[in-house]
Amino acid sequence: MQIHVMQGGLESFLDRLQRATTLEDLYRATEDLRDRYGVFHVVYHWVNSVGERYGAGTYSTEWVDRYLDRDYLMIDPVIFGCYSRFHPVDWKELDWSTKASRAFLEDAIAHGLGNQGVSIPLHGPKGQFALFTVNDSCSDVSWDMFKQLNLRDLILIAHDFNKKALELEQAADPAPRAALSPRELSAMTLLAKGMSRAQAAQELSISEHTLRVYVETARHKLGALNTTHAVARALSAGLIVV
Amino acid sequence: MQIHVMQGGLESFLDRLQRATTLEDLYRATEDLRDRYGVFHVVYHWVNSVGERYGAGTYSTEWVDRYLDRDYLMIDPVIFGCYSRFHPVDWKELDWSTKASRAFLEDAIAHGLGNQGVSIPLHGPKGQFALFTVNDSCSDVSWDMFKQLNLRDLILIAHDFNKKALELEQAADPAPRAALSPRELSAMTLLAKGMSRAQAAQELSISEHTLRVYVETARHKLGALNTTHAVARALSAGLIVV
DNA sequence: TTCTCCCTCCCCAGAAATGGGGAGGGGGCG
DNA sequence: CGCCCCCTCCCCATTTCTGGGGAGGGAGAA
Repeated sequence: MQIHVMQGGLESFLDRLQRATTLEDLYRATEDLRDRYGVFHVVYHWVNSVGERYGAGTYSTEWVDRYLDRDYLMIDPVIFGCYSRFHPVDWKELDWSTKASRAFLEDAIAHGLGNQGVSIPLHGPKGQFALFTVNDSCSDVSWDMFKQLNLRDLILIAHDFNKKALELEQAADPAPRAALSPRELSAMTLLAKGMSRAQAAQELSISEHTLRVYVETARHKLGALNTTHAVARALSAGLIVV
Repeated sequence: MQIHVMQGGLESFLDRLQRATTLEDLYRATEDLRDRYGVFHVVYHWVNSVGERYGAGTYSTEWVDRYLDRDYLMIDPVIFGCYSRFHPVDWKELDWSTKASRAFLEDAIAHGLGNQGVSIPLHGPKGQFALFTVNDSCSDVSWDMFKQLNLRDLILIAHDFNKKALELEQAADPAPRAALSPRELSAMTLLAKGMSRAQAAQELSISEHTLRVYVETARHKLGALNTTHAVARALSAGLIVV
């Protein structure tokens, strides 16, 4: 039974990750990790704050293309299962009961993936979502031991991957929009909580006309096209909590 | 120069944290950590998926009451500064330029807080937000060394605190609502992105009447009072990304 | 075979939202 | 002192949303 632990220091790896400046650097880092741990695959996959998807990992180009062509994103239990979780998820914990998901898994293994996998979900402050995945082919006993030895380091590595990805996203972002005033935030929050404009005005002890001014000003600051859009943007930007 | 590292094993602490079943247990764990690290305060503060706020930490009841009475939540740079970040934040990195924030800090120190602090933001899958904070009183040199020695373990500890808090929340939650159908999700997504109903219908190649059915059905499934509320709930539940 | 859910489409009347416009007072910063 | 932003309030006409209701076909699972 061969047990994999990281060759070389966590420290030196994280130092180099910190110096990454491009998506290519993140890709190189996943290759480095795959080699250091001696596993089949390491993948960092993320969705930024406007829903754009990115991947940096060691899956073959053939498999990535096939995944996209067949719209496996709509089937993959790893995506949906992890999206609603916070802590690392072993692939065995996921729901593989549908025919489509089992066919998907068979197809994945036929294209170079291993039978074991663990994915670490990462949620960003503005709705970003990322998955850091390690995939290998070995027995259950080996896999359990691998996780026990390495999972904490992998959480820290995933954390730093995500930090770096958010930095890269922020570097590419346009200048942030004007902040909302407290009353504008309150107006957005009350509408997000389901109040009508009349109810929100009453709650704030102001007239509906006044509330309307706050809603309209907030909407313009957020660059939104209508009130629903404004609320959606405020939530996504982490400006309000519903 | 006294350097603090954790007394006793990280492993045994995390094992005990895993067995926590109440908020009181989380509180006890923060006391345990404060003593093990030999710092002034350890606090875990979180906002669940419906905006309810909870705290488990070693601040004095007097300070907590004062914080709430004076509505310091609206001033505290730690809250706003960390809410939009992903990685741990030293309090010195925050914006203390306003008179109110400086007065707040003086008041905090006068009520038992130390001059040094680091907060680890944690974002959950359904809009939950938590802060894991360590606070102490020492020189900058000591504090930098403390962080260098302990920050990775603190990230893992914060992670497990958050996992436990989310478990406690989920245990208290009512049964999840019915899932939205693909078309309902598409309707919600397009409205969240700012399209009018007419535009969304055109985008999906269906009539406005049909889109209306999806919007209304989704709204009922989400238990929302109007369309804006439905979109807000879908976003908060992590069902859609804008 | 039956049942359930999804997808598709239509109706009317009343209420609410939207797109513009107008206005004044107070506080804080340069 | 002047400027900017926040908070407060009002107007009209048009468009959109909402609260109910109706209907039928297809696919998949039990």
